[in-house]
Amino acid sequence: MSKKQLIMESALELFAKQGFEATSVQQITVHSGISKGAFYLSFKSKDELIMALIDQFMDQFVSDIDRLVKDPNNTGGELLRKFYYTTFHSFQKHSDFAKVFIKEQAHSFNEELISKGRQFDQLIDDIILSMLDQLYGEAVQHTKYDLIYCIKGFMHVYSHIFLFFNVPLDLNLLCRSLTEKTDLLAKHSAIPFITEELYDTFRKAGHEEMTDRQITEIIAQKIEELEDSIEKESLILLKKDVQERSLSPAIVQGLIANIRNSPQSRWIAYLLLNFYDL
Amino acid sequence: MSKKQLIMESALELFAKQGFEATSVQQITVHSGISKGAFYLSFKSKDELIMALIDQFMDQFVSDIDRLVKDPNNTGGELLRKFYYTTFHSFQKHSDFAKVFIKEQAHSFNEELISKGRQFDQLIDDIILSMLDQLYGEAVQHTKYDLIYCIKGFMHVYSHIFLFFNVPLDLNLLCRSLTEKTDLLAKHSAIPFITEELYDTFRKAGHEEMTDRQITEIIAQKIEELEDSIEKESLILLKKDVQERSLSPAIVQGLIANIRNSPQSRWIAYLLLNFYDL
DNA sequence: TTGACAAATGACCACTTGGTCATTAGTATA
DNA sequence: TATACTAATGACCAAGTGGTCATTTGTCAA
Repeated sequence: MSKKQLIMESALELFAKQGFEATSVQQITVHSGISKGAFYLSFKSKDELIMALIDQFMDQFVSDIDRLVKDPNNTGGELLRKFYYTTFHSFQKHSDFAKVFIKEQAHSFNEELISKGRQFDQLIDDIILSMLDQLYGEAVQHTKYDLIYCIKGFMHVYSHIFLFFNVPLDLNLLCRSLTEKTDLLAKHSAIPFITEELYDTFRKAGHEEMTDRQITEIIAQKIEELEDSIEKESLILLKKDVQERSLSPAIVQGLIANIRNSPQSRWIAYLLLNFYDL
Repeated sequence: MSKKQLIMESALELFAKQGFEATSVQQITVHSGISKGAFYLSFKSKDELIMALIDQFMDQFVSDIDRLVKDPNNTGGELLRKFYYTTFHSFQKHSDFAKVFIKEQAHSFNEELISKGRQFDQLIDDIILSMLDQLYGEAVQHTKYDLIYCIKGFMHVYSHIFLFFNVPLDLNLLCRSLTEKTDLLAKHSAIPFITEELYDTFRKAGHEEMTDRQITEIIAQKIEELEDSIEKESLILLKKDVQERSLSPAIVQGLIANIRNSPQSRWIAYLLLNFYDL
């Protein structure tokens, strides 16, 4: 295991237990069995560490969900159940991550972290939305935005149960139960609150465009992580284009499609789509 | 306005913006226009300040809801809608409180705060439960615990909307929308996940009994806040009994009933009922 | 004007924090 | 063995923390 991984796993435990701010770099180094200097060889700052952790979790989670939504074997009825199952299973498997994520998302001390949280949230929204379209189509035209919120509400309160209590739970039953509830709401709820217009307002709120500078930096970091591949090459070209704006829209769109296929950089694709206004 | 109130209001703003840990006593004193020494004349510590804030919010909120549930004018159909309305209205009115509460509840740095959060949560549960009983009775016998979680899920996601976006919202429409959803679930949902047994397990989890010492202290503090009244007298008697255990169960129960009537110390009643195992 | 008392101040304390960097240990090549 | 290199160390730093307390200020009655 690389030193970086060692530190991340070690810190994750502490963050999940005590929270980010309450955990000192000192504690992390002791718990990892390394020196303070060694820590700063792997991470430029404490902030960079938590960003790396959150990134890893988001990538992992999106990758899990992505596989599911793309799988053509998921016939209508089962899709919703599997969505819940994947969600909770992922939360359970990476419960330390999930705890840190939940705890630190509320605490908006870091501008970059808020933005990341918001983007993650919007990604989830999109996945749910496409699922609802697939399942109910026109029928939920006016209630779909409320359904998103209801589903996220279910996810929130029920995750708490197995994140913060140590009880063995019947995950299958939970998912069947939530599927039934969601289905009920989708089929019979008739008084929407969140209109498309309102929803758009939320989305735009605090959507201060990223600067070329910021997005270039993020891409550069991802490039370093990747080994040679179509994906990496696409990112390199895109990074250049963000600064120079010389490629045709078709090419840009194609390049983004290339990286969008890989779950581990799907949210960079997201940033880029936003950046190019596609 | 008392100096204590001044500090509390001033600190509340800062906590809502930056969070508790990220706000220094220095900042609070500057923002209040007082000296550091003056701060410590009003509060023994920074922790005591936030506890006072959370207390104030909880009392306020419980008092709002309490008035509603006790009001006999609320015929069946309207009760649910008014419950949502009161909740959101209260959150909106005290949005700074609500923000601090949401932010700091997740951050379990302070043992006393976690416990307070849990008790608040259980109080809400009880209110919802009695409402469900009143509205649907036997019909929700097996699904009522799930309904609690669904309602809390709704409360959670929809509060976020007006806590963290500055958009004018039609609160009435929101409440009608949620009432419809809740009613749908109550009447048609048939696959429960949270059984009574499971629910009890959650409740007991981390319910480390309070010591006489702790509960006496809390009562003593409340006594100081109150002016002379039946309520205050009852508390004084109860405080003595917590230590000496000399009163008969009937008297104790009666005294608790006395304070339970006043919303502003309802949650002390809660502690006592737990303490005496009633 | 004096004296007594409470209210308020802010310099000060011990301590912890995130972060740095001169120094050392370890290792591979020549 | 000598050289060159990176990996790792931990003493150290400035900044900031929550909290204290000798001192000053303000406000009364006598």
